[in-house]
Amino acid sequence: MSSMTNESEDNMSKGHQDSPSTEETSGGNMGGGAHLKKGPWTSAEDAILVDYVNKHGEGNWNAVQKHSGLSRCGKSCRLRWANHLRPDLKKGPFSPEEERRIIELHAKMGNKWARMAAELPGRTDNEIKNYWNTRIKRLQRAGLPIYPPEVRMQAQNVSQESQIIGTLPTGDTSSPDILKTDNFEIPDVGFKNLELTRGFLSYSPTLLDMPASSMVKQGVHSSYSYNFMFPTIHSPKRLRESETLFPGLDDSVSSGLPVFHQYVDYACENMSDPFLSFPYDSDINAYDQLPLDVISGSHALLNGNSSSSEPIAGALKLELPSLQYSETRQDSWGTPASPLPSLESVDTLIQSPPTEQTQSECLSPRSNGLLEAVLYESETLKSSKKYLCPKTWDTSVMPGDVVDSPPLNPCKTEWEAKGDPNSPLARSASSVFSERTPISASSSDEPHLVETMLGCEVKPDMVNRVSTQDVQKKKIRYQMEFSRPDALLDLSWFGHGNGCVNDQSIPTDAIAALLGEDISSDY
DNA sequence: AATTATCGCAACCGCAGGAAA
DNA sequence: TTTTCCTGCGGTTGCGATAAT
Repeated sequence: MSSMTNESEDNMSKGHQDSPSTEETSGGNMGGGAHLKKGPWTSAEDAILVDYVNKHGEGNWNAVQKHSGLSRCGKSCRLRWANHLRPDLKKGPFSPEEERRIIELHAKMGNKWARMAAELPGRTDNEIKNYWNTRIKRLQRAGLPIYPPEVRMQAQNVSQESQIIGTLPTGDTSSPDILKTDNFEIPDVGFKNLELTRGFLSYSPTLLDMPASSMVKQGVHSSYSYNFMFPTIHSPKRLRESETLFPGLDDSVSSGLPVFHQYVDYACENMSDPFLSFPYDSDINAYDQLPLDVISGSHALLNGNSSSSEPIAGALKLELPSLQYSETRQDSWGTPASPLPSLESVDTLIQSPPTEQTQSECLSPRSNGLLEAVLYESETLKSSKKYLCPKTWDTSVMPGDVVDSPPLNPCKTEWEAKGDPNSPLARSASSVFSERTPISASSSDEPHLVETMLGCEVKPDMVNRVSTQDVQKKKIRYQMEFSRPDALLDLSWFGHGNGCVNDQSIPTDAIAALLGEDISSDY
């Protein structure tokens, strides 16, 4: 929006601390103790800097202050020049092509803004970074995966292949990084995998494993595990919006994912099921389970903040940037433990919007192009300022309906629709941690849960608990998360067709009660 | 119309790597 | 070889603008 771009001219007066008096610079390398101005640049300062650069060329930024009289540190001068004054800068919003390129590059490089900028003439790393972070925020808020489902699917396929091949290395759960960090960084693996292929697949495993061991280990010690979870704080409003279940599922989608098959089918077949919403959430888990997801989603997210920087699988940093995404539930992915359909689900359902992943995945019908998908997404977001009502979809879109929308449409809608003010972002790791701490305590339940989940018996339990109080809900959620086995399990949980769900017979009412809302009404 | 929440951008901060002394 | 300085990078913060309530 508005920007301070030109602000330099007028904004001196604006807030920022532009008071010259302001301190000296930061720590940097500024050498002298002169008072260095901070805050927005004025047009006069810009002129001085431009003049200086024209005469002396770029570089030697610390000399600028000395020779030009500018009360700005070298760092600041360099930034100003690089981000705003360089003659070759391309101003204005990113074009669709640029956006596409950014997504593509991010998939390849992760948060390597400078490198990405090098690939985009006229664009700065800061611009790209801001663009990306903004995008991620939106998605996070919406509870959507950063990368479109399609993308994940593809990635999934790739990873699966690798698994089959036996290339998957064992994840190193105890990776130092992981363990030591509170933050969960989502690696950029997703795309990487896609492009890089198997070599990187290893990456997924790692992530997967994390949950199991890392989470548990860290459980009490750190908030790390929490990061995996979806933040899930969703306003009621969101809930509604998100209720969409599997709007336009398309079989094609499933084709890519063997693992998901059941799930997909289920979704398609049962869209009408009131209970869908529940499963829906669970998807998330399933979703998470996908390596890509983990990767992709995380990537972005974390990237978002997360910095995932290494394109390659190898680098899996787990940092939890401010943008922690729950998407990452990588744990689910490799972990044998978590079947949980959604544990979060419960909670999620209650508090949060439907899950992103699930939806998206399911939604993404025929998409095939990774980039296309991504792009699509980005565009969607753009246009989405007006959130569409998911409701539309929720109710109206049923498996059979799906339809004629462009491949990604469904996703798109959801994508946008899910904006949630209460998103994960808002949650701090610590808070989450505290919230979940109890889990560890209940860890004992994990085994049990896992089994149950698999056996489809979980549901009842869940239901009961759910119907109880929030505390219990949380508890369940925690348990579930920790216990969740893997995606497959989740799928099974849903059961094919009439599967477990029915068997479990989780009362729709109960769910509705849980959600406290519209589920029933929607259906 | 006023207030609050959210968005997007520019700038700052700290760290790391490389070069020079 | 070690120390210091400079540059660049990525993450974070702060602020104005805008949208929503």
